Amino acid sequence: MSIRRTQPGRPRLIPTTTAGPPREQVLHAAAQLFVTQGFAATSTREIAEKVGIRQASLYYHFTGKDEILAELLERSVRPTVDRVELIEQAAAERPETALYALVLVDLRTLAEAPDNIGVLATHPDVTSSEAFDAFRSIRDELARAYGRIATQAGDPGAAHAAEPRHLGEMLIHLVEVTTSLRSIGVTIDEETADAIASTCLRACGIPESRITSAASSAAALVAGLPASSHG
Amino acid sequence: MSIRRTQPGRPRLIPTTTAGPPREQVLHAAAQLFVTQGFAATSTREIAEKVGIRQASLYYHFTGKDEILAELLERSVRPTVDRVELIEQAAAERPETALYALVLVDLRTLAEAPDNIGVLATHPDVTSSEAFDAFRSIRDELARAYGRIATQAGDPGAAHAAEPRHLGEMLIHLVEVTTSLRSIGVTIDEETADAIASTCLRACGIPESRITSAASSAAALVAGLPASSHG
DNA sequence: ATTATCTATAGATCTATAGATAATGC
DNA sequence: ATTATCTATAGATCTATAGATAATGC
Repeated sequence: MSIRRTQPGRPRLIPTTTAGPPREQVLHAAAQLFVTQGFAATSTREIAEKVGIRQASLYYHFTGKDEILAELLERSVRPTVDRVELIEQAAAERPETALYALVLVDLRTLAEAPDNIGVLATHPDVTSSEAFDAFRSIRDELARAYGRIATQAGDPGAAHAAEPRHLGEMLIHLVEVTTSLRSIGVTIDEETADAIASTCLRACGIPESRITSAASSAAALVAGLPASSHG
Repeated sequence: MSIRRTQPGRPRLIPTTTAGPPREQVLHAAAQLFVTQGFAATSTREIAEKVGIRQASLYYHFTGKDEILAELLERSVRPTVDRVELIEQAAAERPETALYALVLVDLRTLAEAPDNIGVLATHPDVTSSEAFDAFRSIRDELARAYGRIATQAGDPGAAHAAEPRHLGEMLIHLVEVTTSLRSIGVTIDEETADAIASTCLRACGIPESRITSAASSAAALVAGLPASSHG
C-alpha cells in the first residue's frame, strides 16, 4: 500500500502540521480563540492564521464566521440533548434519579467537549444575535427539561417552589461551574461530578437521604444509556 | 430662585431627556449595550446614539471605550470589596458566619447594581484584554478571600478539601447565579439570597446545623457593617 | 475662559466575494 | 473535473483625533 504524498487542492503556503480534515482544523482553532477572547473580538484573519491558511480560504469551508460558531455551539450540547428524552422518561417514576442523571450527563458533555466550548453558550454574542436562534432554542428546551424534572423532584409544597423555568435556569447555571473550573485547569473527576450533582439536588430542596439513593440509581441509569449518534 | 434654562457647553442636537450628568448617561447607555450584546460587539456609535450625542463626543468624557467598561467593572465589585476586610476579620472566630456574610454582601452588590453589570465580569473581552488588568486583580483578590474563608469554614479533613483557589472560583460562580436570574427577570429577595448562601455553604461541605446558625449570625454581622464609601 | 458639544476625517481594521492556481482523480 | 487553496480587493465598518462652535461663568 502506497502512502499518499499530498492532498487534492492547491497546497497551502504553510504546510499543515495538525492532522484531520481542514474543516475540523478551522473549528478547533476558532474554538480556542472564541473561548478565550470572545466571538466578536476574534477576527477571521486570526482564525486563518492559527490554522495556517489565508483568511479568504475559510469561506470555502464555512459561509461565514457565524456558521463556525453555530457548529461549535451545536456540538457543545448535542451529547446531552441526545439523551435527555430517555432520561425524562425515567422522571415519571423516580424524578430525583432522573435529575441527578441529567446533571451527570450534562457535566460529562461539558467536561469532555474539546477546548471547553461549553463556555460559548453564555457569551453575549450568542445570546444576542439572531444567527444563533437555532442553538438558543435547543438550549431553551434543555433548560425547560431541567425545570420540569426538578419541579417533579423538588419538595412539593415547599416555599422553595420557584417556577420551573427559573429552577431550570438556576440548574443550568450550577452545572456550568464545570466550564469555570476547566478554565482554571481543574479536571472534572467522578468525585467532583458527584459533588456538583448533589449540590444541584440540594439547591432544589431535596433531602440528603433521597440524594444518596438518587446518586447510586442515577449512576446505573447513565451507564445504561446508549452512546450518542454523532451524525 | 430661578430655574437654570440650559447647561454650559454647546447644546446637543437632540435635547437630553434623561437626568443626571452626561458621564453617567454614557455609563448607563454603555452598560445596557455591553450587558446584552457584549463589549466587542458594541460600537461607540451605538453608545452615543443611545445617549443622544455624536460618537466623537464620548471622547470628551472618556479616553476610550476601554475606560467606560473599566469604570463599570469597578462599580460592580466595589461595594463588596469595601466590606471584605471587615468580614474576614470575623472569619478567625466564626468562619462559616463570615462566609455566609460574604455571600450575602456579594449577592446584594450584584442584585442592586444598575443594569445587571455584574455579568460583565465573566465576559470574554474582560478576561482577555490587558486593559482590565486592574479589575481582574481586584476580582482575583476577592476570589482568594472566598477561598481562604471557605477553607477555614469547610469540613477540615474531608475529601472535599479542594485547593482554596478552586473553592473560591466555585463560590464566585455560584454567587453569579444572581446575574443569571436577574437577566431572566427574577428579583432577588431575602429568601432567595438565603437559599443561595445556604447552597454555597453546603457546597463547601458544612453541615446543616452550622449553616442554620451561620445564617442568623451572618444577618447580624452584615447589618452591623458600615455603608460603603462611594468615593 | 470654561465647558460640552458639534463636524469632518484619517487610518486601521474587518468580512466576504471574484477569479486565478495547483494539486489529485478519472 | 474536482478540490482546496491562493491573490486581490471592494465596501463597510469602527476608533480616535483635530479643530470649530455655542452655550454659561466671571
